[in-house]
Amino acid sequence: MNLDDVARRAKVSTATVSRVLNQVGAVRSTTRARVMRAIEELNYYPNLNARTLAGGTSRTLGMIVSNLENPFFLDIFRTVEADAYRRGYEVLVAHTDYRPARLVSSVRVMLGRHVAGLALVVSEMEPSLIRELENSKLPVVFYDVGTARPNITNIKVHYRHGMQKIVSYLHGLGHRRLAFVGHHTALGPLHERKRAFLEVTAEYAPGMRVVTVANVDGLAGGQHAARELLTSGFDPTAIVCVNDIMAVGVLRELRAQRIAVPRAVSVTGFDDVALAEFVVPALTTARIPREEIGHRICETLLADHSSARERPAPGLEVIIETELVVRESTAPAPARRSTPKRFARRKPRAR
Amino acid sequence: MNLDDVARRAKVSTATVSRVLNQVGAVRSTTRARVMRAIEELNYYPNLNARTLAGGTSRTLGMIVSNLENPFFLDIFRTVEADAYRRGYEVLVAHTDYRPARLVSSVRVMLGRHVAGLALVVSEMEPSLIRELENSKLPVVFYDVGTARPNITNIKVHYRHGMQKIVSYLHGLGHRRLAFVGHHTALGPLHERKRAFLEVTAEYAPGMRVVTVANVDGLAGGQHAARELLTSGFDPTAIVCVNDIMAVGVLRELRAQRIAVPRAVSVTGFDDVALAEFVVPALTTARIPREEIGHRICETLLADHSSARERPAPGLEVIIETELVVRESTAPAPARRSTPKRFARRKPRAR
DNA sequence: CCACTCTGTGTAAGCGCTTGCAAGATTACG
DNA sequence: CGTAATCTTGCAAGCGCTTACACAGAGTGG
Repeated sequence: MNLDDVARRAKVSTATVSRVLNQVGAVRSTTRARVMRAIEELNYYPNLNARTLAGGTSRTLGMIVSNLENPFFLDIFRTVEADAYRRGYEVLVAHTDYRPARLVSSVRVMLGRHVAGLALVVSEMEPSLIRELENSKLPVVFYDVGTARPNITNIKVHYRHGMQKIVSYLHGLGHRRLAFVGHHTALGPLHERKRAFLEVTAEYAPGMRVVTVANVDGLAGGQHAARELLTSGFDPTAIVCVNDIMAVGVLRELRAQRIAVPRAVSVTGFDDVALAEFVVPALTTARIPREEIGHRICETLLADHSSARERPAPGLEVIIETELVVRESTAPAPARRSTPKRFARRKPRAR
Repeated sequence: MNLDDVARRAKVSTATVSRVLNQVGAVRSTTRARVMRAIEELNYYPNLNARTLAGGTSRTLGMIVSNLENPFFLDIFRTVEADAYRRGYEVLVAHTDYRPARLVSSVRVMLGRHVAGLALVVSEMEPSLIRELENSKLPVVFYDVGTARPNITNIKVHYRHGMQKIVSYLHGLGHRRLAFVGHHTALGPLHERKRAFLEVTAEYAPGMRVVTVANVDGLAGGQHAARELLTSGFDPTAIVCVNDIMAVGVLRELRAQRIAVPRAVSVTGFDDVALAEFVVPALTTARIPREEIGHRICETLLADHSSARERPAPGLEVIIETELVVRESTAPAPARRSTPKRFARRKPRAR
């Protein structure tokens, strides 16, 4: 079942059927009706591969994500998908599991499918890829990584401002001894957050004492970091975490050790994933507006597709601001205790 | 940049390049090496649309989901994606937002892209679609909806057993007054769960008193249902929820009203989404093994792709069993109180 | 040493669709 | 009513790839 069948049934040429399907060119209304009826009767739908091959473009956006498990990326994907759908586009996702090799092969697949635009929402990156994408002339959006280029737009979060919001909020609550729980990476957004934290505490809140714990990722990493902190003797009044997941891990360990949050120690996250709201105590965090990011991605990728041709699109850079969301995991710093070596502990309650 | 360019550079014909790329037919090893080098040097990658058009099949699986926001569906998708990737397939997702119209159009898109197999993990369904898919001869898997057909495999969860596990567990704890919080739908898996609950309580635990609250979906629905229960005068000792999300809503309302869970009332969910573990108190629930479902989907879709041709695959039906996961939201039923009209309340603690 | 079977490679016909070009049909206008 | 301008439609050439078929050269056995 193909265009030919439809054309034969409607007694026109395939060219005419194509024009009806794509609503281009001029077709007499009676002819159009005849064609539409034939399509209807035959229950015809077009072969999209053939269409893309012949036409050169597909109404498809590509999106590559490090990890769909991460609700953060998922939220972005959902927004992009919804926006794209509204404009008649579908979106092809691939996830890389943080492996550069998969990134490269995914990009190849996307290019091989001739997507109309490509969003890379990943934390790993290969420099050679950027060159390849630049040469492809395809509209590309990077989130949080890479550099702007003629056809590449860059979306960045203002981590500095975000950390500033968190730190100045904690400072206002009287906290003077902060711990930072982060990663070991010397690159990427996670490292940027750490640097932002250190800069902010140094410049805006010079009276603060600061310690950082570097760790593996995820919830377990947070737990581990908390344990490490508890035995370090630093005794912070607040623990600033590089993201929400780590913060939940910290919360968990603190709970296991019967250390009251936020009475004895405050905890903050970063991102504001859904979990942040449900965990107990609900997490104070800096919200990155995922929806806005998704909208911007779709907007950028689809922007010129109608009036195409000469948009030079000067290496655009989009800056996204975060929003401090105060919940239950933060409170005024406890008064200085006689034994600064120990966290205040709730008395172990019977179970 | 296409096959021709590679062929010219390697001084062979396009046919030979194609054979090297697809590892079919016989190619002399020296020729192969020359072709590979040309591919390398030109940084060539194939046009997948052309390949699919010419070859008839694509190494792509399609998956249509009602709502990727639902972590349950997402888990299935992730497993399918991972399995598919391991076998050299990519997967195209679409989500329908529970709208039948989007389902139909998504199926069209998948067929139009000539996917090698299609998984429908949706709760809405159009009877006409089943016929269409049946005619397409494409390997199809339905999850939790639809009927088995020659080319259509059906994966079903044994809700009856699941509910039986929950009810008999609660019965063993001494609970005799159960409330069920569910939906209004008269169809689909959610309705099946409700029916299973009613049948189980009637047959296996005849001494129980039962009330059902039908509601809208989601967390808010659960909260609303709990409020309704609190004013109904039924005073259950345990609340069985149709899924985890609703259960979390119930938990939330109970907490707001300072009703102790599980001391005064036990709560159970269904599904075991990630949230169930993090909520306080952690939710007792019947776990549907998402990974297993994902594996089965991939396995089914890719099964015959090598030895294809004559698999009649008699309308297969796959039954998945649930597993009771006991956490903190359930406990022995409280002793009968003098004023059965009221839930036991914790005394409001100071904040 | 010849008929025959493999093995390796090229030729060319599509796969289903879009689109530039040109011809035929229709309309406008003097 | 004739001619030019405009609207409709069809023809046919691809898009980049796969694959049946043909065929040349290399083994093989008798």
